[in-house]
Amino acid sequence: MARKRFTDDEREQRREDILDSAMAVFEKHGGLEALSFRKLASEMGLSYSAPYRYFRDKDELVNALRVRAYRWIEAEMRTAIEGRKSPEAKLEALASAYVTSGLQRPQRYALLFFNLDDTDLARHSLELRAAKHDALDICTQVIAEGQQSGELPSHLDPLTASHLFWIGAHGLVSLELAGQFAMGRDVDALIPIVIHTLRAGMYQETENAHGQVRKRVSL
Amino acid sequence: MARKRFTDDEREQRREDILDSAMAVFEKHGGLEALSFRKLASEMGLSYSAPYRYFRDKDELVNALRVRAYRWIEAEMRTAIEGRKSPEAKLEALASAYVTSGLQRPQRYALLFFNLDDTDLARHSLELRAAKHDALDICTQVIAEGQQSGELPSHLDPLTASHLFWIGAHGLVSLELAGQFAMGRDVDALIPIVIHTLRAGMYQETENAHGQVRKRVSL
DNA sequence: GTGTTACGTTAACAGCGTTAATTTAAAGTC
DNA sequence: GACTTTAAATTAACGCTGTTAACGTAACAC
Repeated sequence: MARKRFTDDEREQRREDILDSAMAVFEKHGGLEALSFRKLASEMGLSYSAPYRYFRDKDELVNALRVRAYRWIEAEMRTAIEGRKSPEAKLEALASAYVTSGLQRPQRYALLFFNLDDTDLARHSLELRAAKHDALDICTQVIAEGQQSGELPSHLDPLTASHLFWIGAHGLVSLELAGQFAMGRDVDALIPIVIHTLRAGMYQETENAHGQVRKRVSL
Repeated sequence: MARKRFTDDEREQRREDILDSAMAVFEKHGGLEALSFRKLASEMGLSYSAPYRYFRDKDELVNALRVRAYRWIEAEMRTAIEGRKSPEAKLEALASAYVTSGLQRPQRYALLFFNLDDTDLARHSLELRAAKHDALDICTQVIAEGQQSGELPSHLDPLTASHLFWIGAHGLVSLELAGQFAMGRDVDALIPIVIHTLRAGMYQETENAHGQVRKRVSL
């Protein structure tokens, strides 16, 4: 059949449907290899090359899934800080939300950092970069506001500090998901330790560490 | 042809040759998908199914590659602490060696944490577990010795402390390799900050962080 | 010599991503 | 209404992959 002439909304809806289905398949059977255009199409009652009308190739579809995953984690973090007052409470809520989100949705989280077969970051689309930035920017903003109000120390610029937070949170989630703590380690017990370590890092002079530390403010 | 009856050493050597070739191919063109049995075999002048006489399937070969990668990073860390006296100097050398190793050999490092398509950790062979443990154990040992001599604080058990170090080091390498800092961030500047943050975490009481912290000593 | 064993090859199957050619039904134009 | 245009969807086909089964063949054990 050939239904022809979708309205723009309908076409967008089809695209979303494909993405929904793709995310479901991907999260059910982990791994990008299990996510095939052919299986996807047949699951939606379409022919095996139908998705190519909506995504140039598999990379583009995966890229769109990554954008979704970032938007999801961004949303999780935003709701986590709702109602919190102090910057410290917000940061703790952010870290906790990030970690628990990642642990509860392993496949979706892994999508963001694992399976990065593309050696070329060129295809990291602008959309993906924006989504990534928006998620991290929540943390950067909280730190910047905390520093301006004097509630947080400011010997690290906000971007560096948020990177530090990200390193800790992602390191914890990533190692757990990779099965590195599988041998009896209680991951929940590590969360407060990491959070506290990060806080300790923010509250100490960094020049003691390695002589001198260059700072950057750019994004 | 059929040369038959390799000695055990010869057979082992063939296996090693295949692994050498596989690692070379993998590190040249990144990604596990680029590493195919067929291409591998033809590169070695063998027929396309010859590798199956030495590896049950692709997963087993990749697993062997992972073991190699762990042994490599373990060796890098061991040479890094040679000659260092104080536990602090050793820890700093360990963290630095881990990070720079990962950054200099992205594919090999990614092999350990990315591309983990196996949802089942069951196939994480005992050999892989052992290799992983041996690498991390360097750090655990250094911390344990430092605590026994009183040169390092001991409010965290050695395993937890080494996990903390690993989280920081891996978080940094992992995010950089995933291209998260690509937009102008100077990663080298982050290394001492992370190291210092980790040290700060070790030197502070953890009960302030989240009420109470459970500790574990198991491996 | 005979039989067994292990190395290696070829044939074959199913699945994949991808492209090109083709159908088919709706919309636009006169 | 008749005609062309356009886009959704399908089918055929190519080359690649992992994997298994059947087969050949040389070296060893007896």
